[in-house]
Amino acid sequence: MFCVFLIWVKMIEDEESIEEVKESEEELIVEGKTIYEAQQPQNTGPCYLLSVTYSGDRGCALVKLYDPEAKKIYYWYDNSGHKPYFYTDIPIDELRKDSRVIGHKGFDHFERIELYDVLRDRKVIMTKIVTKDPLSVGGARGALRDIIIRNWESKIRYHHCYIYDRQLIPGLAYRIVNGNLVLIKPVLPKEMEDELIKRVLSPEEFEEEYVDALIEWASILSYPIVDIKRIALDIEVLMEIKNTLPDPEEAKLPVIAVSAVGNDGLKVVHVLRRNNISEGDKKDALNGVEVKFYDNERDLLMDVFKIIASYPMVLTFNGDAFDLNYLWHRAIKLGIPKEKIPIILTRDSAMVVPGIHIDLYKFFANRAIKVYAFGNKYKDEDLDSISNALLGKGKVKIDRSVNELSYNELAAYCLHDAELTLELTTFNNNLVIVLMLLLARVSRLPLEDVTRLGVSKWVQSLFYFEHRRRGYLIPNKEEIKNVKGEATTAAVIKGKKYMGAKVIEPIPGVHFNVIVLDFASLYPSILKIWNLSYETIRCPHEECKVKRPIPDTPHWVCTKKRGLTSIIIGVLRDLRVNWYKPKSKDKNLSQDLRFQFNVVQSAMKVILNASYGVFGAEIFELYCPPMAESTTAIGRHYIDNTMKKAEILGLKILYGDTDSLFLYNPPKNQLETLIKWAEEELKSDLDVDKVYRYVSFSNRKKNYFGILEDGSFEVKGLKGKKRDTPDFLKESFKEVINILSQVKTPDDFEHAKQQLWKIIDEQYHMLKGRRIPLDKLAIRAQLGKDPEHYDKTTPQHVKAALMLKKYNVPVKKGMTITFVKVNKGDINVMPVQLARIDEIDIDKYIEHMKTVYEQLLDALGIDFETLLGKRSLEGFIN
DNA sequence: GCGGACTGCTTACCT
DNA sequence: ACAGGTAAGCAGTCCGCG
Repeated sequence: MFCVFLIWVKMIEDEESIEEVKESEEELIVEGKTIYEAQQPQNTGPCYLLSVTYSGDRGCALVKLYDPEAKKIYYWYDNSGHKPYFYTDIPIDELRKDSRVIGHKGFDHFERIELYDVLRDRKVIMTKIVTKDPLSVGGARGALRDIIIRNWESKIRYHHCYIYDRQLIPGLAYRIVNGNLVLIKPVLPKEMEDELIKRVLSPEEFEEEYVDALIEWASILSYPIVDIKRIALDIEVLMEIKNTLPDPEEAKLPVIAVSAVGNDGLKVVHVLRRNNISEGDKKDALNGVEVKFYDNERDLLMDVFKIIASYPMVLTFNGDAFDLNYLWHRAIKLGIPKEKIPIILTRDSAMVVPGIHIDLYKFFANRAIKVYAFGNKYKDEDLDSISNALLGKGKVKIDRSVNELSYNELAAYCLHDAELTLELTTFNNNLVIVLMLLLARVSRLPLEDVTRLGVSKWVQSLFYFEHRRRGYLIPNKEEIKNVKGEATTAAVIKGKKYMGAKVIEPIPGVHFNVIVLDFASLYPSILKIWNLSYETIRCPHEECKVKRPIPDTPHWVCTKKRGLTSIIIGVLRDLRVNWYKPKSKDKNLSQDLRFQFNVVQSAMKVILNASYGVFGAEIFELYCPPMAESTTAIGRHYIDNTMKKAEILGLKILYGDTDSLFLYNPPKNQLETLIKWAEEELKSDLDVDKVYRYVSFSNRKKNYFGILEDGSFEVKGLKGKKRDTPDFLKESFKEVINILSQVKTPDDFEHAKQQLWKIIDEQYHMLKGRRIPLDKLAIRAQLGKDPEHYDKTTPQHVKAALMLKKYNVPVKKGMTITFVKVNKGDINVMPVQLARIDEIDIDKYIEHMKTVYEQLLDALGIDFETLLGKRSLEGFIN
């Protein structure tokens, strides 16, 4: 049974009768693969749309549906004759004379289509060039879009095109009724609709279009969510060279173990028998686990393939680049026929048949997911770091290569990785799966795509969907640039395209009773209130130039038509701020329900936070610098005016960054007046975000710490918590913060200062006496590129990486290098593995200490040197 | 030829 | 392959020093 998500959405079903789905036992070849499970029934109950792909076999779209009753994947093929196409503005008559078009083997026919040109606010007649297959539009040599240069919408992948034209929403439930795909419509009960409108909208927003969009989005986001039967896989391969990941394309050496762990309880490890490998001690981890031994690798792989083919969802960690890739090439090498391998490799991913494959590495490495959904809890993107941060447990540590492990050790090791992989999707009530499904709904992308693509593609997909729904022609990137032009403001940072947010100079010192005000979702609010969108900024109407100029820019915005971005992002923002977020904290609701509201609001957060940025990103198809710079210009305008108003009210501003103001002990009245003013004048929600017992600023921006009312503390931007600070400093820094968090009144500070001094002094002497172990002195820094590609300078971590390379340790982009600073002739840096304690450059570490503590001490009015000077005798002796 | 002032590159953070 | 703004450390360069 599917789990009912938010109970108030009803699923309205059609009345038609449902025939029993016939089970088929025989093996079928579908899409060039032997399949055991997938069926193409004429009628089904509610099934969730997970994916759409292109069927090469039948030359049409193929929809993959998940039946939560049978826990199976069904295939549904397009039955409407939908075909690939693109547009040109060349009239049909003219095209008919072009033999390269008419004579093209993939050409099907022309259609004359009227569309709406959003950039020029007028109708436009286009020619639709319909082809027999997607490659004839683009991709193959001599494709039609390369012949007809003046083209539109030719770069949209066909399976996405199908979703947009049919207005399909991945993640919602459909039924197959007499061979047709029918949406089970989400419908809000009337009383819910009323509450929603009352709580989310202010009266002047009651324009029909906005209300409709609000209701529609609420129905989609609160639609029931399904739990999906799934299996996590992990493989171990015999290693040729120590520390080197075997090349999957070569697949030289055998697969020695494959584990599979399902959320249906299946736990199995397939192990290949080899010479001279001992059984090993029995492992507790293997209790209740089936360990199957094989003498023949081919048999092992065939059994693994049967498992892959029998699950609707397959999970891996880095399976696109490694596990599934290796399995495929290895199987081919062993002479297994292609149709028996339920894996399809594409340029940079691996798909499975008949289900879908999710590579968790790609999902968790997505910056937006990492930062906004998981609050930067994991720093590195490997299975060990992610599971440590999210599950509280890491990988099994092994001290030898997998080649040398006993069978029991190997099986336990391999099993554990698959268990972690599965658990990353099951922890917290299937949080991750729910998140993925919600993101698929919002972006309108197949689950396989939404988990592999970045935010710019999510937003692009959602916008394309909305263009198609409204009959808008999707403009080309060049065209937007020609009509709207470039940015006009000068960035503060060299090399950036336009001016961004404003940061207010902090007032150094310790401040008690501080209140932080911030604008709720500032940029999305601005997009909504100011009607910003790529098509409405610098619109073609003369009167708008005068009527609605954008402050501090030469731009203006349309007063005649609602912008797409304004409406979509506006509705999502309003729903998050006024509905999902408050509901997620509503103590009257059950914990379960609150949790579900919370997942929705965090999925929306991911999208909303990116919604402004993509318009300033060149890679985004609707790239529009004037729109992006208008957003930040209005943001600065808001902060400036709010500061002015606050000063008039006599409030003392201590600091502010982008959308926030830190106020010193503001009287309630004035605070309320300010909030009310923002609501009336700026049409924006200014909220009390935090109340600090005290905040401590140095003279540095983006750099402070504060103790909240409940005694918990927040540390922002301080060197002491950054990744490139050595552990010995991170640890003592934490101690110091802990001491400071005990401070309740200004008088408590004297005592705290004493303790603080003791810690710093002790550490100083430990350092001078070389009594701090090497690994605590190690500095970690990530390689932004492969070490050979640093041509401008050679930073220290790169020097260390190059030294490691000489010892045949593989170093490449993305890896974290651990090194220490030494004083050894010309050499001033070494990988921690190669250094000795007596080679350490103590003075450099004293400098580190100084920066870490100065950021704190500046605020307390203490000088680091003076602090150490109290024990200056020691200093002279050393 | 050397050291200080400067710029630029790089990483990690904040909003 | 979402944005810009800030801090810090080091590499490399320029310039003045009779």
